[in-house]
Amino acid sequence: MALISPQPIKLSALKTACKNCKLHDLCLPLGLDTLDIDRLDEIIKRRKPLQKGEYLFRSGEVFTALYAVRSGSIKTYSENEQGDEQINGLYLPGELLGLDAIHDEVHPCSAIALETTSLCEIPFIALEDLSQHIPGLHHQLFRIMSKEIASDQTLLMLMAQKNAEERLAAFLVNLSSRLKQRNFSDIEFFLSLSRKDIGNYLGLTIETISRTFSHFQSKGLLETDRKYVKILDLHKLKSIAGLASDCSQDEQCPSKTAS
Amino acid sequence: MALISPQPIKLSALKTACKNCKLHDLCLPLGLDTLDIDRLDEIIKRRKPLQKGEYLFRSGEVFTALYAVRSGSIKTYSENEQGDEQINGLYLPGELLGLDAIHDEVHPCSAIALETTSLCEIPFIALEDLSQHIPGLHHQLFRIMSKEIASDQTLLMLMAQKNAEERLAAFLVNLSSRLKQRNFSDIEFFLSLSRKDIGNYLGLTIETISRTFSHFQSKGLLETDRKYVKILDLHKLKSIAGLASDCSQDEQCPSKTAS
DNA sequence: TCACCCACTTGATGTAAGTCAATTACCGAC
DNA sequence: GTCGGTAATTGACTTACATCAAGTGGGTGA
Repeated sequence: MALISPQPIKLSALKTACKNCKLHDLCLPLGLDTLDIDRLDEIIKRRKPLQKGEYLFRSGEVFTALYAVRSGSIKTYSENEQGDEQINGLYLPGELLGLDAIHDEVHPCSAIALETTSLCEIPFIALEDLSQHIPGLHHQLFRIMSKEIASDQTLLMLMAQKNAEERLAAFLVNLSSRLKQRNFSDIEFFLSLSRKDIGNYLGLTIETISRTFSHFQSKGLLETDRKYVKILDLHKLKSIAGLASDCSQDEQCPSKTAS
Repeated sequence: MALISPQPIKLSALKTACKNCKLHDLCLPLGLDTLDIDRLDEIIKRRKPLQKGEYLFRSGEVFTALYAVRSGSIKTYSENEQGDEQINGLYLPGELLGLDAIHDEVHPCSAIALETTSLCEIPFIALEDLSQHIPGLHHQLFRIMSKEIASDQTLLMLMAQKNAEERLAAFLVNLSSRLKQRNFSDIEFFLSLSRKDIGNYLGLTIETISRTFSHFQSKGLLETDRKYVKILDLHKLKSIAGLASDCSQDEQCPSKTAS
């Protein structure tokens, strides 16, 4: 996501280690002590940032490493035989990509930068080996994978049972809470996905996304200007998304009944 | 799935160890040597079989163990605030349940037996500990989780982009190939899910499932009698599902162009 | 054996979202 | 600045699937 307060990329950032990283407790090092973080740092490679539109990897390539987003954002998508694309992930700073490639050592999807994006590369063999010796790391890896499974299932539920408004609301609410976790504004942000991408991700057409945005705007729930979004009534948006009770996770929840 | 050649449950089965289990190379022990399988066996508990309709765990319960299906089948589903159910998994013999609960130690879904089902219980703390000492087990766990992530993403693609016929065809083809892996017939089987459950799983109504089955039947692709299904033209079903090129995995593929 | 229930089927009708098409608003190239 | 291309909006029309409704048939229990 391009954010309200974007951080200029400094050359020094390329040398930054996990222990100094602000994403510390969202990413792999969560729960590790200083010594173990140092060991993790030793296997992690910092890459030069990807420009918008550059590929991190492509579907079919051999899997060698996981990647953690440091800044910027990445989308992943797969293609079927007919060549239709399906976006299946949007990765923000602190999130890990490539987990779906471990099982057969080939990437089932392609990953592309949505804006200038810097990443950490984590060679998988080394990570696997290291996690054998650091129980906390081992556990954290399981947690991350488990979370990915659970969140895919939430998305599935969305697709199977929700209408266009509910889907878009859920998408925005989810994004909002992830941005908040990263200390960005949860009510004002720039979408890094186009309407077309959002539609694809949610199983809707671009026209439907556009109309739904217009509708939300006319109801006073949010304001948009192209990729800029300002949420005016987050609580109502949550209730449309069917996530009103979800406040517990990340939010002071004024009152579930105050729709 | 209730299968064409069901295996009567013997009391002795309760004592069976991984090393004698026919599901050996679909399940956790894949890639382990005899000694390591013995160690795995020590932590695994065999439970008395669940009867149809009995719960293995319920949404919200504390997570303590993973479960492997030995025979029978299990469905998992979650509920949203409105109380709508969404089925998110169908587990066949050799498959592992509960992976989505690791990250916050609470089951996000409920698991219920679709028929008489026997299971192995694998206490997670012990498994995690053991996998620290057995690299092959460690790796296999990652592979299984990764596979689950990848298959959820395939299902997502299905939901987002496919129509009713394509979804049902994909469901049947997927089931067929999983049954084949387990040495059951891939063209003749009993569904353990009702039409209603299949509809829920695929994001369609029971009426649409029923009509689509009728349509497939009138096209000569399959025959059904309630839960019994006999596939007459698996190749065509695959091409409807948009999976014709998928033959490589599990099938002699006569010719991709022979629609 | 009958009666009831439940799962499923089939048909008629309604509707949310897709498709097609026309316009407008930006953005980058020159 | 102007031009051309792409992204987004908006409206008119179509359609796939949902909903509503009326059967059918197998299985179970008295």
